[in-house]
Amino acid sequence: MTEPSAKILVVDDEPHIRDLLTTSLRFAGFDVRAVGAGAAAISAVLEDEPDLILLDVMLPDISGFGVTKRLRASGFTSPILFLTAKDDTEDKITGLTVGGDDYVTKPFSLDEIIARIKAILRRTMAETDDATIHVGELSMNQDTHEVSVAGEDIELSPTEFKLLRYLMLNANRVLSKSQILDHVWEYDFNGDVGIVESYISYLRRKIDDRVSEPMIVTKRGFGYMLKSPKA
Amino acid sequence: MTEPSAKILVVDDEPHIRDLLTTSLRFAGFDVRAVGAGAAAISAVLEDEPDLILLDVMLPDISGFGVTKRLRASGFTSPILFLTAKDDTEDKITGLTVGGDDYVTKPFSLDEIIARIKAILRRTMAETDDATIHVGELSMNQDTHEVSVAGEDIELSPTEFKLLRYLMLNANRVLSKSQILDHVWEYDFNGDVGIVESYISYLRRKIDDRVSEPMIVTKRGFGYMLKSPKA
DNA sequence: ACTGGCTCTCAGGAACCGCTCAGCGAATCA
DNA sequence: TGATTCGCTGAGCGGTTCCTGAGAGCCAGT
Repeated sequence: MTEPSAKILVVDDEPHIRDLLTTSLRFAGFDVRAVGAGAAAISAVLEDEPDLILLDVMLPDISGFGVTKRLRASGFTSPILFLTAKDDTEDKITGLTVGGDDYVTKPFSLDEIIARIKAILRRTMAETDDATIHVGELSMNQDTHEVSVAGEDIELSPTEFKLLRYLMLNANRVLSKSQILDHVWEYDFNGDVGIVESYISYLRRKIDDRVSEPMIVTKRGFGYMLKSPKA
Repeated sequence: MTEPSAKILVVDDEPHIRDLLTTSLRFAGFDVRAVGAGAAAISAVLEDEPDLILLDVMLPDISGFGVTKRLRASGFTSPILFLTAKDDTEDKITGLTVGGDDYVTKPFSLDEIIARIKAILRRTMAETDDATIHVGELSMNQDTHEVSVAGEDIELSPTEFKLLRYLMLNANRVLSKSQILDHVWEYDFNGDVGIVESYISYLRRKIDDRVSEPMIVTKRGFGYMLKSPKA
């Protein structure tokens, strides 16, 4: 795990989103503090000096830009991960991602947020820790997005990639379909869990066909599990 | 990295630009101090003895030229990188670049500033560190701006050069289009990310056609990556 | 003024992807 | 064993993303 106890400040005015983020990040092992407005964010930063800020640009009082300016002006250097609406014109976003910063568009998937946070922290806090995850004969490099099975590279679509990453990070643990849906798909997706079945099917075609014993196993009535042979 | 902890003094009166520069340079590994006026710059230099000054010529109190004169008169010899408006007359600018000095016109691209700073420091602080970057069969000399693919020299336009440099410095890492836009294009560019696609297309024509396996790969839904064969 | 190179925009088309659905098969239960 | 539920996967539609050629506007050099 990358910096298991990095301090993160979550800034979003929608209580629902804020809770979603707070809970997920705490579960992922981060030390999380959350506030709902720009002014509160500024004082929280000065008090707490977080390692990263997850900052919504649409805030009721001061905008995310304003918050950033003030913080940077007062010498705060930790990276910021911005949350922006998808229909915000690109040019508003341009100029934001200075240094280690990055942004994610709403609606996002929780897994995506966590992956991005880890990617930033990996670079910021000069961690030797590699960007590659291994599970059995599977390996996935999160920087290059290269995935290989038994030494052979395979091509994955974006959704396939995100799903597999979630499975790998939770290998040897049964995950329900709705759990998968909640983590991998955007939080406002309101379709059927059947789509998880479809994507599991796609992954099986690309992975299990190249390996002696199937790695993706179905736990009927519960969900799926990515099994690393003989842990 | 060139001189990971060279001391740089940023002098600009616009807080936004100052923050942009400070953050980017800190992230690039420099030891940065920033001030907003000419008088403050002079006292900061006397206190701190920076290895390089990034100096806006348009300042509210003393002009960049005035600052330079006084500093040089008092025996300060570190190089100065001037920031000038594009419409400043040529003769003003030509007088600037004496000694190790150089200038960049506003609006600039962040990547460009960092490259220039590194180029100056490379000369000033007798660095053994070479100005040539290699990625697979690609090589780029940052001093001469010569680029070759598989031993054959190729001609690149300024923008193509900057884009390729950014890709090479971040080889084997997926870069999103907006990330590329933020680093390679000028900070006030507010066009579409489509232009990145266009320039990627130009580079492909010049690079991938001369090499056995394509080096610029599209990661659909994420961005682009320059891949060095057999990492 | 003319020319050529460069940046940037735009639009057509192609490839790809996400998602749904339906039919079939497998597991489960009475 | 038969009925029912659950899971798998092929087919396909509609939308998105990406690529590239064409060209307008701009600037520099001649």
